[in-house]
Amino acid sequence: MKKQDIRILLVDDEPDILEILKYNLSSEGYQVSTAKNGVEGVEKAKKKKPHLIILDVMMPEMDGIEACEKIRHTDGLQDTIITFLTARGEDYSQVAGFDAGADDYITKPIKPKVLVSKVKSLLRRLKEKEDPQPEIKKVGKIVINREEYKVVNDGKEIILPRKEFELLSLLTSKPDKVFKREVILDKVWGQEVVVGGRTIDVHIRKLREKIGDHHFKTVKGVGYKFVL
Amino acid sequence: MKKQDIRILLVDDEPDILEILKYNLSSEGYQVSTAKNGVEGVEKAKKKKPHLIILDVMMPEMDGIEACEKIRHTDGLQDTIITFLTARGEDYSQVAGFDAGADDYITKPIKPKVLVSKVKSLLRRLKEKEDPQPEIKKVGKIVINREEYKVVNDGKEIILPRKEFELLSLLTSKPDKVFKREVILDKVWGQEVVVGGRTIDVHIRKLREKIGDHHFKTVKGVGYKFVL
DNA sequence: GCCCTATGTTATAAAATTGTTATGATCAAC
DNA sequence: GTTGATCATAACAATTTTATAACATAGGGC
Repeated sequence: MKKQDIRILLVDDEPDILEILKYNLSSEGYQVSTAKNGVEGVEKAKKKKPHLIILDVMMPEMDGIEACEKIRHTDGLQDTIITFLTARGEDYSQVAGFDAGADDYITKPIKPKVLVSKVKSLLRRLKEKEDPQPEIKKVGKIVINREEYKVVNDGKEIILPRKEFELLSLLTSKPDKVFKREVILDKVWGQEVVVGGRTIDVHIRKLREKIGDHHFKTVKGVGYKFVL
Repeated sequence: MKKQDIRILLVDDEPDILEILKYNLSSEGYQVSTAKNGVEGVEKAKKKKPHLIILDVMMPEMDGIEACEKIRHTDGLQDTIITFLTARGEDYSQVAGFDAGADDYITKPIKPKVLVSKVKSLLRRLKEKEDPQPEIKKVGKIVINREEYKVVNDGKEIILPRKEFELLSLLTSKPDKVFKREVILDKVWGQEVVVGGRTIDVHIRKLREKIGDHHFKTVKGVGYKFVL
C-alpha cells in the first residue's frame, strides 16, 4: 500500500495539538482526518475506516478509552491500529488503554520526529499483513508450494507453468472472492504487458483441466473465483 | 464520474511526447491539458485541479520531483494522483519520486497501450473513492456480498447476473428511498447506453422472482424503492 | 364504472461474454 | 542454433445475459 492510501485519524480536544500532528503526518504523505472529541472520533472512524487512529486519553464528551472500546467493537475496524496519547506519568491510563484494545501509546509532550517514526513502525505491520503470500499454502486438498513452484492436489504432484501457478496462487489467496479480470491482469501479468481479451480464459481452462473444473467458477461480466 | 469529466495534466518538456500522450488520452475521452515545464505544470495544476498528473522527471526550470512536492503541498491537490515519467534504469528518480509523494511511475519509452492501461488503473482508485460500496452489506434478511458477487436471502444463496446484482445493490443502498427511473438508468446502465422503456421493469421483475415480491415497491410515475 | 396511462409479464431475439481448439510466437535450456 | 515448453492470439462455438416487442393488467381521475 502506498502512503497516499493510508488513512490516519487524529482525535484530540486541543486544536493546537491536532494541527501540529496533522501537519507532520500530512507532510509525510498520509491522508489525515481529525476529530475533536471521542464522539466525533467514533463517528469519523466508522465513516473513514482509517488504518491508524491516534487517540487522546483525556477528552470531553467521551474519553479515549471509551472511544477505543467503541471502535474495537465496530465491524470492519477490528484490524485498525489504535494508539493513545497520554501525559507522561499517567500510568493508569496506559494499562486501561491496553485493556480497551490499544496497540501502543505515545507520551506527551510529542516530538514530531518521534511521532512520525512511531507511526511508520506501526504502519509497517499493516504492510506486512497486506499480501504476504506464504511459501506453503493449503486450500482444501490442494497444497501450493511457492518455494518449489509445485502444487499437490489430493496427493498428486502437479507442475504448473509460471503464469498458471501465479493465477492459481492469486485465486486461492481468497477462496470465494471474485477476482475481476482487470485485477487478474494487474496481478498476474502486470501493467506493463497488455494482452488480448481471451488470454485469461485460456489459462483458466488449463487450470480447470489440471486441478479440477469445479474449483473455478465464472462470474460473467466480472471475473473468476476459486471455490473449494 | 464520466470519462469526459476526468481531467489529466501532462507535463513534459518535449513537445513530441506531449503530443503523442495527449492524442492517446484524448482518444480515450479524457480532458487533457499540457504544460512544458515544472513551473507551468504547478500553475496549471492549481488552476485546473486535475485528477491525474503525469510528470516528466527531467525538465528545465523545475524538475518533476520538485514540482511534485509543490503540488502535494497545495490545498485541494492532496488527492490528485501523480505519476512520473522516467527513463528506464533511473532508479534514483523512482525512489526520490515516491518520497516526493508520487503514486506510480511509467518508464520511457512509453507504449501507448501501456500508458492507457496504467491511466485506467490509476483512475479506478478515484472511482472507488467516489462511492465506496461496502463489500458486505446486510439489509434485513438479505446479505449482499460484493466480494463474492452473491446474495444470501434468508439463508439461501442466490447468484445474480451483473445487471440484476447492480440494480439490487443500488436499491438496497438506501432502503425506502425512491430511485427515479432516470437515476437507475444512470447508475446501473451508465449514460452511454440507451435502452428501451420496459427494460428496468423486466429486471425488477426478475429480482421480485428471486428475492421476494414484497421488497420491491413501484412508485408510479417515478420509479422503484426497496422496502424491508 | 370507464378510459387512459403506466407498469407487469412473457416469449423470443439480440448481444455480450466466455469456452475451446488450433496455430504460431517467444523464450530458455541445452 | 535447435528443441521443447510456455504463452498469446485468432477464430469459431457455446452459453448466458440482456433487450425488446407485444400483449395483459392494474390503478387513478373523471
